[in-house]
Amino acid sequence: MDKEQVAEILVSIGTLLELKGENPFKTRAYLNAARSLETSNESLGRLVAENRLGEIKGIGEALQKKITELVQTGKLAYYEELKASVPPGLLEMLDIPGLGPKKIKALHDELGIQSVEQLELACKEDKVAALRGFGAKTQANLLEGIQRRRLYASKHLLDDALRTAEPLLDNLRLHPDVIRCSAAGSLRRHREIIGDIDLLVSARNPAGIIDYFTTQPGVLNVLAKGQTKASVLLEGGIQSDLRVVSDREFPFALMYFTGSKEHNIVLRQRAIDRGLRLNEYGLFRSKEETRDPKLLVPCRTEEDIFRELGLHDIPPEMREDMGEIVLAEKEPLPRLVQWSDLKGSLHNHSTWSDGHQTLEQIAASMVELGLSYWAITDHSKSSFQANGLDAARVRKQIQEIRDLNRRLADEGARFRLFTGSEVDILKEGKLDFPDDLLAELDVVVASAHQRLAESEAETTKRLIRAAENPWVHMLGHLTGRLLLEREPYKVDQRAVIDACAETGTWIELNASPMRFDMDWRQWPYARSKGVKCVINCDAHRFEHAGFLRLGAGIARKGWLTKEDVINTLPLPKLLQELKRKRARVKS
DNA sequence: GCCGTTTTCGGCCCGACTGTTTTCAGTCG
Repeated sequence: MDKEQVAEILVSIGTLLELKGENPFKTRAYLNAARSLETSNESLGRLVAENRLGEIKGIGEALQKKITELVQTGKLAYYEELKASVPPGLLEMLDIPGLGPKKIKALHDELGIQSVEQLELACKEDKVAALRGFGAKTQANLLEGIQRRRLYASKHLLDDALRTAEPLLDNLRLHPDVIRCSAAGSLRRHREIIGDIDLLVSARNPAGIIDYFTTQPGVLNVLAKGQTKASVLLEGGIQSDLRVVSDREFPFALMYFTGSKEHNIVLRQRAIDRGLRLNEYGLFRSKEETRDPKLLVPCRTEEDIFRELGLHDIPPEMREDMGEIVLAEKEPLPRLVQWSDLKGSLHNHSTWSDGHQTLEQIAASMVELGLSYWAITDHSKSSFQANGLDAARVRKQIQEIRDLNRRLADEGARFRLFTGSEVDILKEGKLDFPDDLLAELDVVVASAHQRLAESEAETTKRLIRAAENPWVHMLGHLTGRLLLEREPYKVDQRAVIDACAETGTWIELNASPMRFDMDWRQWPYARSKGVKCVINCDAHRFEHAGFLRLGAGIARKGWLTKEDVINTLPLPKLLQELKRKRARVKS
């Protein structure tokens, strides 16, 4: 059992203890131990073998024993007993906003509630409102939370859908009868939220492919199975639909099933205007709906179809009927940013606040990934929950990063770790650090984490004031949304974009798959105002560097080119850009 | 459950907000 797995079990013990109403400090001790274990540089196997676990801060006698048992036997009796003593439905209830361990315990103790379903029923029967510490409002909020959860249940984050789809696609490609193969639908368009995974294949023997698909690993349930299409339910609750067509039909079907529906409607109308007929089977020289191959306009690729309709090629990410068709009439569309254009991320965390890796570990992995730079922008002091840094710790971190950069340079690495801060935007737009401290940092991201329920006018004013600060390079996650979890806070995004244009402030495209914030729909406007985008990982673990790829996909939906994205710049150019706003205000 | 020139008990991360209360508990970031 490796460090990550052990840490995961410690965290889950912490959660279970919370639900049992244990001493909160004991609970926290488990979470602390999980964190410090993850961040230690030493191999877990060796620490156990040499009986040195206790040297890690946060691991005492009791935890040393438990971790040793886990590593040596792969199991922990204490954990198994604990799990058995807590109904699994209680853990699920933690997902409902407004419900924490105390309230869940009260519901369980007073009303015998053990699951979300039982809670919903109790709310409807008006039993919850009568409980001490609860009330009508709480009951209504819980009910709403449960219903929203259900609404979201059939929706999935892009990241989850991609990770589920990729092995399926790989396996389909390996099948000898498969000629061409692609994801379609919202997944291919790189939408932030995915309903189901649409796959398209052209093949010689459709029936064989359908059988092969419905017996793939990860298929829980076959929902439908016919000659040319099948639907399955996959592990993780995502549904996937496969369509099998002939290779001649492939580009037409790919275009049709990629959508969006609105985009397709405009294309079909365009075909009709030209005396043609477009559907999932082909583009036909006909005024009526037909599938007659004699009338087919031969097209080998989607690009061919676009050309027949008098259009330049439109990348899937742009097919949202947001004006892309008008644009593609005149000239080739701009070359959109690609994830391989990105040279680093300017908003990330380390163990100094709530990240999971040390500065050394982060630098080493980013060098290995071949990135040119990486900013450490840990939280500022008001983000207590995230172990935010005060001024003294910031200055200490600056020193440490400078030393680390010197060592890296000595080793010949062409890489730079930037100093920085994700500084909290406080009441009325005041920042959590004074200007003189911000001025010492390479990179300053200003983000709102508090007072998120303020009025639209208040929040807008706050963000604008933050943008006006000469030392702030960019605004982080503009609306604070958590996809499928939390609505964005109310803010006039256009007004904030205007202020950023005015002050030369960049706006982040937070590439965390839970955020993708600022929303891609706003980027064409920002771009028209000359506001630059920064695609940031907001990494809390080094594997989050992979978010760059997702972020680039979302940026493409916002029509952004390489030139619009600051972190496509090589290091020397980026250094110049980091000085630009500051110089402008000083002069 | 951890930690300690406050060494074997008594602390341990703060503050805003919400909805419940009638002075505060629970949740969240």
